[in-house]
Amino acid sequence: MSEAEPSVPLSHRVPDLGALELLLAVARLGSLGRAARAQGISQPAASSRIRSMERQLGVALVERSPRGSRLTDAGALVTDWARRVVEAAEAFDAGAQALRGRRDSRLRVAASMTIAEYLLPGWLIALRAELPGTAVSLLAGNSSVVAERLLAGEADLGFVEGLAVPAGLDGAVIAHDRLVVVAAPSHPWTRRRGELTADELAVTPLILRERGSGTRQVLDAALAAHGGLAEPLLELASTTAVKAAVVSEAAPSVLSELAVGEELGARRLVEIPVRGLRLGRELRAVWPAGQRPAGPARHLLGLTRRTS
Amino acid sequence: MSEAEPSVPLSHRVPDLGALELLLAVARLGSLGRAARAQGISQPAASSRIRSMERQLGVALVERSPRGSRLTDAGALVTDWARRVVEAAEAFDAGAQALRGRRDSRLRVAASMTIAEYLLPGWLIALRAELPGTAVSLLAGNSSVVAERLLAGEADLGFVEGLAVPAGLDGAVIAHDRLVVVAAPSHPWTRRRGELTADELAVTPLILRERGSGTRQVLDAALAAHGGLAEPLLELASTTAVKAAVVSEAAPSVLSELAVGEELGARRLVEIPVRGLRLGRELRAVWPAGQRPAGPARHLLGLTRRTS
DNA sequence: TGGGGGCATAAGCTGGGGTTATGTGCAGGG
DNA sequence: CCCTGCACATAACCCCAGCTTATGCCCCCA
Repeated sequence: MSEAEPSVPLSHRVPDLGALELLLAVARLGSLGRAARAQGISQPAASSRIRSMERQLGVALVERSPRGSRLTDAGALVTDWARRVVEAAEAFDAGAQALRGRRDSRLRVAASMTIAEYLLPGWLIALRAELPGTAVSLLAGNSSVVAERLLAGEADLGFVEGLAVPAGLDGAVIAHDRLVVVAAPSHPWTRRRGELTADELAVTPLILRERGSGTRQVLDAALAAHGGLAEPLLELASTTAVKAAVVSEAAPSVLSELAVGEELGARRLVEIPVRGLRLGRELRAVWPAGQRPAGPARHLLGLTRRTS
Repeated sequence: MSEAEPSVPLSHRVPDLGALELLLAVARLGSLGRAARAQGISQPAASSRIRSMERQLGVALVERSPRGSRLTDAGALVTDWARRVVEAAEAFDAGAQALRGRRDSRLRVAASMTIAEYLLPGWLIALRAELPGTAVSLLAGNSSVVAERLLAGEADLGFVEGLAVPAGLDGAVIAHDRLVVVAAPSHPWTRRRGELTADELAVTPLILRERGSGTRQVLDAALAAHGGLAEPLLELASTTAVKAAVVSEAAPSVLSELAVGEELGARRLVEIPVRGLRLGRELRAVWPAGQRPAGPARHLLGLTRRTS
């Protein structure tokens, strides 16, 4: 009988980031020694680290030879999975670095939560590739906070997801988002025949983010013509909490496509099509009226346009 | 001046998986002590770990009070980024666990590389949720290897991405994939006016996987009517190597949509539309003719159907 | 045949992360 | 009003994972 689930927590079953990075270096460079140098450690350290990773996983990852090392088939697969972990870690790092908000930042960004959470790390990684060494600071908050910071000269570039450009700011649409009605796969709505109507949606108690969130605003506006939103079944403070509640509470919600993309892909949540409701919204970059972004801000703005 | 790039490697700037898991537990449970218990460590250990993570990141993550702990705004953002890292680690774990291939596995899966790499980990995570404790083993190989294992009774369920169901097997289409022509954003094709024609594609030297890969087969077949594939500019052994080469070598490639989805999203690669070429392909589950999958295999098959 | 690249083994050090024991602050009930 | 419970912090100690340097073996090639 094989040992059961998180009796041993995940972190003991997965090699740490250093080991995964090392594995990627071995895959890329074709030798333990070169990979070791690339990671700034000694060759024996790399050798032992890879070996203990193989022991931990119970799989041979690299084929050692006196002329270098190549990945085994299993090793290639493991390396690909490892790459995703490392990429997620890179996004984490890019975000965290910006959040630290050093005073000497050359680019100060203010962004709404959804954008900061889902899009900004990718932009920051791209920016780092193009303008290495540019210190970026990030402040996350709702549209009014973003506007306030920009107008106070405390931020160079903002990103908002509301319906309109806040007063005093200029802006450009950089991407489109869409709110989607989602429910757990077990919910009756997933087995409906026709599409849901806006009226039905309006009278159904939903699980929602609290009033004031960008998502909530758009939804309120869209349903205004249909008698307005019913009293929510549950109001939660974070998108994540809402997602969790949708799965367990057996009630639907309306969330940004950005936020539920993954869940829809894995069918942990199901999208419920709705007829006759415009739930699209623009994501905008904004800056103080008249002051076109320049320098790193302009660069970042360019990146965001390319990253739909 | 802030310290530069990977002078310090990623793994030293990102908290380790254990710390990230702990942070998620704090977010979920609202108290360091409860999170500690959930992770199977002592309360002081959790306290110190969170504290050192805050020191490392230079950001306050949790607001401590005598009645519990809540995330700060920055902490909520960091936690969301952390969640992705942990999810990637979960996929890694699910895959690696299966790769270990214990003899006592109750479900033995054989899958083509692309499917094993991109889809299987997600399925395994879902399966683990529904049938906890089911030991799964995975063997990755091309279609003929998959067929061979199934026919030899050494695998219970297979997944292939070729054009046809191998002889002696029954199968069901579980998802659709599409090959896409991709190029670096700097490539002239990204600035074409009309769509690319199949003939143009056929005469262009591409960067490709080696002959025999599922991708290559489909491409060969699709271009057969257009004079066949030109001699490749470069033949590489892994999808990852191909992607890297496309970016740097300034030549296009043709790859599975599954493989380049992320790169397209971040515009590291750009899709080049092609006219008059059918590059779709079916992903199929397969099993020995006449022996419908039962038990865990049937369960997994059900999951794959839901996970398009 | 000697040298160099590549991996493994050995011996020894260090520190991060763990534990137990204990202290402090706040809230709510008897 | 005080006591008890819960939550977090501090202190002292321990251990092992992972690093380093030194060295050996193997193979290829000039």
